[in-house]
Amino acid sequence: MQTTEEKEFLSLYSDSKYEKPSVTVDGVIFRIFSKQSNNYRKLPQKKLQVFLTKRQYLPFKNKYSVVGTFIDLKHELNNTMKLCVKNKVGLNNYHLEQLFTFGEPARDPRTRVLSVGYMLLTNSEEKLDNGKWFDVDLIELNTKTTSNQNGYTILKRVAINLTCEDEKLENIIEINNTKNGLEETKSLEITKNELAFDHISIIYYALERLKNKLEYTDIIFNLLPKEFTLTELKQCYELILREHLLDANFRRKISKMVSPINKFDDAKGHRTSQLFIHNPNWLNVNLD
Amino acid sequence: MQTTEEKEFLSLYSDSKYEKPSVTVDGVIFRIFSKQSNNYRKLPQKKLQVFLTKRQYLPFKNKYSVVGTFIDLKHELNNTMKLCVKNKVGLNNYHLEQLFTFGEPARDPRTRVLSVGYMLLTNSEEKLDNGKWFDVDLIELNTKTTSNQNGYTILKRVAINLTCEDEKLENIIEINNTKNGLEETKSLEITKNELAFDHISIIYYALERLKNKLEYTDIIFNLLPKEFTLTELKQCYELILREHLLDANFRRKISKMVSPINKFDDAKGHRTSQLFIHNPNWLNVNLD
DNA sequence: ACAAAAGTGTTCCAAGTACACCCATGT
DNA sequence: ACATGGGTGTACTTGGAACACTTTTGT
Repeated sequence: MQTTEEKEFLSLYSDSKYEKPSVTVDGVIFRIFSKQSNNYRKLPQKKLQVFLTKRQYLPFKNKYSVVGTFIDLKHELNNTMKLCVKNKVGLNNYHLEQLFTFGEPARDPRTRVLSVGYMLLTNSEEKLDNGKWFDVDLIELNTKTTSNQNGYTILKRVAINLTCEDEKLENIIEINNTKNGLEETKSLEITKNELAFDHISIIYYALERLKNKLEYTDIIFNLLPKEFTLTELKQCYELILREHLLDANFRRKISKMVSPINKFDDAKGHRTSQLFIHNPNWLNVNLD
Repeated sequence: MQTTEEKEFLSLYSDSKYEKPSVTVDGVIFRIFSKQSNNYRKLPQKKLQVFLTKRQYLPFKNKYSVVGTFIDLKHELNNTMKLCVKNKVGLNNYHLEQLFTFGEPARDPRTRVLSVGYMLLTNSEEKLDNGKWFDVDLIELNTKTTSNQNGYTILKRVAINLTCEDEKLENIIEINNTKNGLEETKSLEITKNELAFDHISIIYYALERLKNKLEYTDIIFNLLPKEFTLTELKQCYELILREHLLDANFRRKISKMVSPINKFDDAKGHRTSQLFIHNPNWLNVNLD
């Protein structure tokens, strides 16, 4: 397909004249974890968790960060992310998707580093290496909306608290969403940061994406075991949407996405519940 | 905020040991253009157009590409994109958003080049430099769906024809969407390419994003003049969604997004129509 | 008169919302 | 018995889909 002119050009091509940025891939790994209750009647409480690793080197030595690596020149971006989580933390089964590319010049104190952000969802219970799972608690501190006839400004302050057995990391970000006529700008500022770099922003971005995708995809099943009860499924929705759902309505809404199996959990102190599996064809049920 | 240890580290830090990729920003610029009809009764026909520039140098010399540039180390990514369109083509008013980062190792024959893809929407009528507007015609050639109890495979072949007065560029891509249990893969292959690099993929990605965003944002008004008729607005929706809409339903649906003004167009051969403007506060009408 | 577009009204159906209510289980 | 969760039914509301119909304009 290449002309001789092109072949010649490429053989002589040198790209050393351009100053190049460094590029990392950074993956926000989520799971949903069940915490046993001490009340025999009550169901275990579920928590959304994120996997963080402690940095061993400068900069941000001893701070926690999401899992990432500098990219090499051989591998495709997705594959670099996959290799990274395999080698660094030993995770193998997950859903992967690219989120956004972060390019603030000052986001890394060393030099210009772009970060291609990823979100990973797993239901795996395997022990992972080189890091810890942190409970994710997102709290909307306050929201200020002002509007005129040209548009509006929404200023949100959000706390993202990350907690494990012995550590609690508190982060606060401010999201400024301004609309002036057609110009729409969304900016994000970190006002309290107990993570490395701007990783709390990447986590926030991942939380928003996850929440939005619940509505129109079946992405949530990546966070659940193969077999689950409808109450478990509902709890997962509630965790991510951060709102309470009504049982009857919820069952109707997700009924096409799941199929009952002939198994029941061994509940204690209350009626047993039927187990369900995800039906991957639900989007196609309308087609013939 | 930095410790002395960190300061020392940074002063000694050298990043030369890593092989770095090149990075470009590439912007798909869309507008909607009205083509006058020769029938005095008929409204002008609207076309979605994309702005392409002809490459002057190898590789892909004399091929058309979207507007882009290698990034420098100083500017934020969005700003690099903005500077690029300002300097290269002279465009100043538009909506900008990041789409996706393309990282196929073979996408550039010179060396490893990542591309951060952007979509730009404009309603500007100004003459732009160094390129031409091409009509965008996306035609779904065929779709093959196979499914089993584990999931499905959707194979779509899509032609994207780009046409201006004296040139017609035909491109064909194949989108393979496979779902196997929870694993979902979406891959895109170019089977006929009359553009530079993988830019037809970036354009396809932009078309999809634009279509999806119509549903839940007011992004479309970036493609329209300040004052417009509801029929014009409907035509723009139909162009991007590639489907016919019913008039009465459409008017009800978008009624909250627009406000009538006390002006009427000077229609010929048919009833005059009222002009409307975009109401940027429609998302907030529910709040108090 | 008539072709093209502007604009309104109505019926039907699907899906979301908010409740009320009954069932099953282990201590 | 009772607390906890599992599960169903129903009445109301909202919004989309399909269609019929009227109005206005320049030639």
